[in-house]
Amino acid sequence: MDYAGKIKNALDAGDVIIIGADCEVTYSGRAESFLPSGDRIVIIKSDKSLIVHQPKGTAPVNYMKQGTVHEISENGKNILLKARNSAMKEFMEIEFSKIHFVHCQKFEDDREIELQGTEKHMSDMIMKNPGLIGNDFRPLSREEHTKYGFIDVFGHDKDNNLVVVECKRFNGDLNAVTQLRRYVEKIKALKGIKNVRGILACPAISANALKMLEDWGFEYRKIEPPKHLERHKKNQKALDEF
Amino acid sequence: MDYAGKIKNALDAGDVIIIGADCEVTYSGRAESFLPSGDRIVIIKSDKSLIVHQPKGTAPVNYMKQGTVHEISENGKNILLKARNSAMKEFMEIEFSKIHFVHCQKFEDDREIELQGTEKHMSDMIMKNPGLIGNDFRPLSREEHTKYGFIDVFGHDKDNNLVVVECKRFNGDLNAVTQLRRYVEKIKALKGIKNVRGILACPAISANALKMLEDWGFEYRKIEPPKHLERHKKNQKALDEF
DNA sequence: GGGGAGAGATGCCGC
DNA sequence: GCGGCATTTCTCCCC
Repeated sequence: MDYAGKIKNALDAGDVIIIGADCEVTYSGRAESFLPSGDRIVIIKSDKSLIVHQPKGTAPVNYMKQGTVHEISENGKNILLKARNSAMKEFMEIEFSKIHFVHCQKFEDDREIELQGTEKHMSDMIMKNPGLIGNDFRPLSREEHTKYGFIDVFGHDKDNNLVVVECKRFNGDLNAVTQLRRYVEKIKALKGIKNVRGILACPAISANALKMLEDWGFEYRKIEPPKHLERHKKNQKALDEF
Repeated sequence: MDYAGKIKNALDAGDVIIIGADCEVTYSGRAESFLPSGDRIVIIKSDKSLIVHQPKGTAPVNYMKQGTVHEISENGKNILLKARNSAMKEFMEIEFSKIHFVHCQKFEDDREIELQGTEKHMSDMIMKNPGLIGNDFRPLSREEHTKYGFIDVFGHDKDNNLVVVECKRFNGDLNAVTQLRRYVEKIKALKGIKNVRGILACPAISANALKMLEDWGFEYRKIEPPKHLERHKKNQKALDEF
């Protein structure tokens, strides 16, 4: 079968291309890599991104980003795929020694995933229920991407201390504490004041992180991110009953 | 065609399963999500990990980790896949309204990718060429995962200052600076001394990060990670000549 | 299994 | 394009 021609046509048509094959992969760009011969799945999507999957693991072993230019040629009896992404200065070469199958198809999919339980949902919840942080906590604003930095929730307490809240949807770690510390220091410097409280809001915290948090005079609030997709309660119920 | 039976057999055999189908996906675990109906690629690998890909982008839209248990059933004329990962407390349900194709196959692949140009390669290079940090820099040891913490390169200068080097294979950012700062403070506390220098080694650094670095009295060294796979120079040359 | 950190991280948003 | 940051990050390594 003329796999090379089939792949070329699909590339021109903007189809999704799924290849099962024994192949080796060479990559050069942000780093360099070589993957010796073995059976893999190679997918070229309609946005010209490319992923190579081994038979184990959720992450692709090699990949090229959207907007890559693909060129099919033949090297003796092997098919050669050269992929180039000028913007990223990245190059890839896949040499197929045995193709098991090639499937090409137009894919109709204009829907986006609906996700619940992110850090943003957490800060939304805190804005609506400031008591989660403290009885006297008064949120002022959700300062995302402003001149004060990327602070999740920003407010003050009854003693007129400024309060910086950093949310983490999972376990708080050393990184989260240093991040909070950076924000508090930035606010202190910008405002020229010293009474700024720092609060880390997350469902759990590591012992080391808690120690560093307390050493720096910051506070921990045990808060869970909201995770229920209200629009799909029926489905959720079904999943819970597994 | 009996797609349900085909998938069940492949699951038992440990084959890789590739499905092209119109489907909707419900997920509940670390977060919750719902993906309305559309054409996707669903892959179940031999380690029972699962990925769902839309026709665009390199990252999967939904996934389950290795060791997931899969159960195929039929819901009227639709095929239902229930996936459960007890260890991760994660659940997924995929309802296939139209299956375009199912491909099952045993994959032979025992090779691992060879990668060059990582942060570890950078610190190796600095250990061999300490002059990259300074004429008087003397590396003592590569202290990874020891009592001193996760420090890339550790040494001293002719004035007997301890020197902590943090390597980044790409642009240095605020996070890299705060990380270096944490290490320097840890060494100071552990040793009870004050003369500890901090050096950030990376190919480039953001303006904000450089300012923070200098505010804290640390230093920047412009160093590129080594990126040549010596064993595959021939291939690399071919890629360069694209 | 948890903690800590790198990754060709990816993806998103804002400037 | 770069910068800063969340991510169902993933993966590795050590304790």
